[in-house]
Amino acid sequence: MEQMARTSIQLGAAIRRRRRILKLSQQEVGDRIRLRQATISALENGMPGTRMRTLLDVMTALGLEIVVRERSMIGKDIEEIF
Amino acid sequence: MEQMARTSIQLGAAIRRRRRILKLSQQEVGDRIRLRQATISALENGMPGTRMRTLLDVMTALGLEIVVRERSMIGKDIEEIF
DNA sequence: ATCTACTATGCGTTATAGCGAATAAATAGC
DNA sequence: GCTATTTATTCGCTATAACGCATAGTAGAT
Repeated sequence: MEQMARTSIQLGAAIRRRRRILKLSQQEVGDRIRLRQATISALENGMPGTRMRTLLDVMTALGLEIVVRERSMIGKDIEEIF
Repeated sequence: MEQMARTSIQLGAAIRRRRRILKLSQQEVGDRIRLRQATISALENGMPGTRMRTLLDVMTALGLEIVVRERSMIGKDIEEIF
């Protein structure tokens, strides 16, 4: 499943969804990469000041990666327009 | 063109490529979003402490967006393995 | 070689993420 | 309901991004 994200809120939501799919707690994710549960919480809630390192470390822990693409796409689905 | 990025270095490189395509200077990008040229420089050079807000603001200024996806893919090209 | 434009780096300051530790609040199971 | 787990939030502290400002490279063009 691919998740578009233009804001830190959307980014956090995508991460939370993935974590839930993997049935991990914020604490468990944090333990793996030496970040506090509170830090994972902040990231998932879209704190925009979160550092890139934190974002990328969590994504790695969750088996996620980023794709950078141009914004032009109108999505595969007509739904996305509305 | 889609650019996979798992590290801040790759993220910075993708941004720099895009900026060059648009023929903008770091200064011009910075002016649009009230960030210093030095800050754009740091981002493009992959400073991992760069804040998410900075990353996303620059991406917006460059007409880019992020897609979050699972890491499983073995790429469309056999090349990517090596 | 010089001029121009751009990018990288330095310094002192300010703002804030992440820290440990704890606790409060919310959610899930029974 | 109650209990256990999970998540959100607070405090004081430390580390560091981003700031303004400046300057030192670096690359290109003539």
